[in-house]
Amino acid sequence: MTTSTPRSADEIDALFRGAIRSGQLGDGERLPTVRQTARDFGVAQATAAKAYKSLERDGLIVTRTAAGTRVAPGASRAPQAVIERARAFAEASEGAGVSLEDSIAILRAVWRVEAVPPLE
Amino acid sequence: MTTSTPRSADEIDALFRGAIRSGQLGDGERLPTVRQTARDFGVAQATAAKAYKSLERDGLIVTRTAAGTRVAPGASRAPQAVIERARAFAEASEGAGVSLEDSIAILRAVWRVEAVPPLE
DNA sequence: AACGTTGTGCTAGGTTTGCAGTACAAGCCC
DNA sequence: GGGCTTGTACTGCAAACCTAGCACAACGTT
Repeated sequence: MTTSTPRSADEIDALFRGAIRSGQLGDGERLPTVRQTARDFGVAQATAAKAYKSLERDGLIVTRTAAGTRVAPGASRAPQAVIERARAFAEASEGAGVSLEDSIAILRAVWRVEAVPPLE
Repeated sequence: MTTSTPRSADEIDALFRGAIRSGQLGDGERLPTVRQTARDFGVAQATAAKAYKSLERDGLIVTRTAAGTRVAPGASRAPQAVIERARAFAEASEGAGVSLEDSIAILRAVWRVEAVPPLE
């Protein structure tokens, strides 16, 4: 029980971002309204709106004023290979009893190593 | 450039947690002093101390007052299989131009799916 | 035993972030 | 065209978090 419900704008952003880039939310699919999302997660409208704003800035969603918010057409879903590796990683972690938060920390550490010299 | 320098206690916590669980910081190895860490990352001592406290609560490190802080003996490093899957995931993501933050969001999404029914 | 190192604790202050409630503007839909 | 849906904006307020600086306690080192 590591990922309860999101409480901040960043967490809501991450939630939808993950759903979109993992393909759980397909091209053109509609997201809940800002008000609905706010209600669902028990946060203020402004907080949900902020998350949507951020997603739109990154081109992941398209908002039209009275028509709601939809996943932006095209460049949303990550390549299949990436999804599969993510799934394999998740399964290995869960099988070994490694928490989600720890898995993320491990991913960050591994990422860093491949990108730049170890640590200064 | 997604993982600049940590600015909050949580981020510092995650940084060391990742280093330890990924094996970059081995058993018994010494961490920088609280003051040093604070200086390195440009945060207040209290912030660095808070991160250390959290790591100690989770049994990842052991602090002795004048002897510094060291990685707790034993149960620190995640199983090799987990590390390898993490590395594979990171490589796939970087190769596909998927950012670290997005990769984390994908991992979260995938994790959720395997644990509980899709979405309510 | 004396000194220096190191983790901890505290206070006061500032910044960020979210909440609540309301009002508004845009435009879909009948 | 008219009503209703939906995203946006703004105000005042509160809570959480970090900063800065200092003081202290514990303990290794010489």
